[in-house]
Amino acid sequence: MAAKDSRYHHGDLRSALVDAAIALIAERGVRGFSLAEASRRVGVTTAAPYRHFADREALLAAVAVRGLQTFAFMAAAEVDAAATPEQRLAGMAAAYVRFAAEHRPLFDTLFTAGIDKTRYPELQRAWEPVDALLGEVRQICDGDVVAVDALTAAAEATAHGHAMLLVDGEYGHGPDAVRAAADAAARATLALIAGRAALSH
Amino acid sequence: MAAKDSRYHHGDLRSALVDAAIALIAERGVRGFSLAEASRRVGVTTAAPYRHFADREALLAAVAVRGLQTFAFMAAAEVDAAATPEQRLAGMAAAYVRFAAEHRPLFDTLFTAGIDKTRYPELQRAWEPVDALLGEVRQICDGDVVAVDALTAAAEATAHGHAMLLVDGEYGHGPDAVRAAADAAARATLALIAGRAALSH
DNA sequence: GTCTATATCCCGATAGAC
DNA sequence: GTCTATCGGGATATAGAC
Repeated sequence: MAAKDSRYHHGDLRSALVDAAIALIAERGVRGFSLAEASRRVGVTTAAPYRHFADREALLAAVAVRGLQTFAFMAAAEVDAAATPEQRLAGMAAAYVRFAAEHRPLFDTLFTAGIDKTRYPELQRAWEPVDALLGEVRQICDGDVVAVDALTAAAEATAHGHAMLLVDGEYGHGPDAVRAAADAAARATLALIAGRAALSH
Repeated sequence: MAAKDSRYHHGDLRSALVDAAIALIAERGVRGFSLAEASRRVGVTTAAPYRHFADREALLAAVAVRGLQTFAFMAAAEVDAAATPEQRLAGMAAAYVRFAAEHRPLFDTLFTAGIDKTRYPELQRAWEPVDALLGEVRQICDGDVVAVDALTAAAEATAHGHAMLLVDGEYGHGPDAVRAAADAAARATLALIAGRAALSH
């Protein structure tokens, strides 16, 4: 095992740049991110990234892909641990909120970086595992196709909204706030399921 | 009545800059906005804005205030037109979605511009009319204080989430998509109310 | 695959005149 | 309250050497 170093050594500039971008976004926000600064942190010149990314937005898209992978991993853990379809969907909502809190630069990049998704097929593909997990919803509304779409959208919307309220500070700060927001999102999801008759027709 | 002109004439540079900022954000997004370009569009030098705004962020904060005023107006119309507390809350959700669609630069500024709210008391005050309208929730959960907070948060989250899905393109584009998303938000709100027993404890 | 060097452009912000 | 002038800074992106 070679010794690790804060600088990159060779052969993986691409992922070193992604790491640096995430750290930079964590410190200065999406707007404070630049290819130039990320290059400096990794220890290469500002020209080097262009061998790996077409432009600044392409690096942000790579960060977004990592974000989706991270969320899919967290959500899958919740889904595996739950006993019923209802609890699995509620668990995904809770995971979504925790993801936003624990990986805020990724969350911000996904939703406030203004990436033009149509330019990045890999980014669209990165949603697939998430969509697969959302397939849970089918088992709740068995048969009713309209209901599936309505519940899926409502659950997504509710999870995202709670995440936003959390990072906005509406639940306060610290681990307790994260737990409270995650619980609230899970319960809201269960409330949607309980009241789902109002969603269709 | 003096003739109108696309340039500002004197005495209202502040609001002329706010208008220009909104147009600019509509065209280039929040990241593409700059004080310099807004100044050019209004026909003044780049030094002029500093008589009216401390810095770039202060102008964005003024845009955000206008956004909240606009939303409060739209929501109040829905609340006035509805017959029951449940319908009023659902109407606010629908208004929220329409606000996002019809005033996207304002919506973006409010939620993706990264304004540090603590710096702008006027921005905090601009939430008060919105919060007042949300007081509707109290009439739905009469007495139960915990339920009030839970339902308020869930309703806010759900409305915001649907607005996000809409501007994200998940409902498609055009007036039909806006209607579909607004209806979905209203129905999800009614579903939350129907299933609200799951929100507390 | 990375560096050197550079072209090109834009921005925020301030000092001081009018 | 606005303008002139300017400082100081930083960005993206490319060409060509190694």
